[in-house]
Amino acid sequence: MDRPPIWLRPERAARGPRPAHSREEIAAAAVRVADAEGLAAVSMRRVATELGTGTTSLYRYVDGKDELFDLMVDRAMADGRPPVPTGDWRVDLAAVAHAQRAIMLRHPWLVRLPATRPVLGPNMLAWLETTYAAVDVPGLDADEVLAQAATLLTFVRGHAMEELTEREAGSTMAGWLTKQSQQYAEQVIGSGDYPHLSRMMIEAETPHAADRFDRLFARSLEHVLTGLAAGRG
Amino acid sequence: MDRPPIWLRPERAARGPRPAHSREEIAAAAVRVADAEGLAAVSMRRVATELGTGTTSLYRYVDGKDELFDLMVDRAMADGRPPVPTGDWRVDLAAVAHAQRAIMLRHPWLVRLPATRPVLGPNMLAWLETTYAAVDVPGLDADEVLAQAATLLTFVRGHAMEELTEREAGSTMAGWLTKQSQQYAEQVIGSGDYPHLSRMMIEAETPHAADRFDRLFARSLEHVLTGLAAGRG
DNA sequence: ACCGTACTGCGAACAGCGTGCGCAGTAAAC
DNA sequence: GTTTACTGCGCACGCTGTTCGCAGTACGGT
Repeated sequence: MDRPPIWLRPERAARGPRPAHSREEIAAAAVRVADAEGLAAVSMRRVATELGTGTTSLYRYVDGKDELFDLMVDRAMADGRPPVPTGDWRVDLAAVAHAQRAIMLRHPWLVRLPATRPVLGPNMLAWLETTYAAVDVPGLDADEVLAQAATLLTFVRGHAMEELTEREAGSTMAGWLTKQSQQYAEQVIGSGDYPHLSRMMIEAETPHAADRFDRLFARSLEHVLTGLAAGRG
Repeated sequence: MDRPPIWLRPERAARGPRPAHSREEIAAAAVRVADAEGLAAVSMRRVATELGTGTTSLYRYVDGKDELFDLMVDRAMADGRPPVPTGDWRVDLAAVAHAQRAIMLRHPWLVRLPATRPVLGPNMLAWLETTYAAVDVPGLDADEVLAQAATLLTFVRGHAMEELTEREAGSTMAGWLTKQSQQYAEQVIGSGDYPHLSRMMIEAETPHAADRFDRLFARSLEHVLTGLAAGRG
């Protein structure tokens, strides 16, 4: 029957009894489960139980599990507020990047979500607006603005993804290899086919500071911002 | 019982009957299904059926579905060969980026995979080696090499992700909003709270060339590479 | 040549999943 | 007060990943 997106449907219908729960409440419950037990623990049954309601009652609020995910994403985006603009695009974009990263680190499931479609809830819109505002200057065509914003947000998301993967695996991409199996690592190094990879693996065994990811992110972010600067007037 | 990673386990055991299938065969079957019908269609039963074998026989080859995914990823990475180095890091990195993007566009499910852990099959290793080789120069410390390689690969993956999302949704992130519901778009624009977003939405309605994504990627990639150049000697 | 052993293939079964359907109850509109 | 459009939700269906145990098979050691 092709319902309109959830952001357009009124929360309370014109007729009938008042719904027992709000979207806020539902999103909060789902986020709580995901934060505590991971994305896999977020099932319709589980969220319904969390709300003290019947399983299929959830479908009165949400068109399916995908829409539940939409609610979760938008809810998570309200976890930090977009930074207030300073007028310096570089400072503003860096602030957006750091704030976005913080949100994703606080909600690791965010970055694992299928993301088969854009989520356009009010909180997400606020982030987009702030990002576009930081990038946008007179004389820059819309395509370039979209490209620059996408480059930044895409980088943040990708970096958070890799960071979380490494955190959960307990080591660097290369270090993981070593840890996973000394034998495999030796085989890779010993084969002589991967000289540069071998160098990374060996140096990755060195213990790293606790703030390693923070510094790595800051450094890479500078690279990206420098790159974006080249595309501006 | 904590088995070693699949890349270390011999394909053929020392004792017992010869396995009826190879990993290649299994990976190929799974990839075929994913390419044709999407990631959701890839179930243990489906892949087993595709191979003409019993469902649970698959577990003789693979520790669980995650490992099946690992096989799929590594198999997809063999779909294009890493470019041969020219000695010019910028050219080489651009080649890696374009080749990786091509692979991801050919196998859209790649970028939707959970990616809860690094995949370190032989083909993936070859890509990593090539990427590190392009970035690596004497005098650059390993952390910087890892950072630059991660920045590039992360960007490519993120861009492909967004591109695929937009392709499937049939429009730009902003355009999607408009298409999804004229009413919502008008509400957003009319609210006056999102001036820059509104500008993007309006200009996104303009029809774009078929190669829009290609040009967008090329442009953004230049930005990133320029940024990386700043971190080198 | 033969036995023990370690494997392979796989049917049955289980718990859990997303979700469509239909019915009883309720609040607002007329 | 009647009609109407909603809400809550138990039931049921088909599907999922995965465990278990059993029959059959090929190799290693003797």
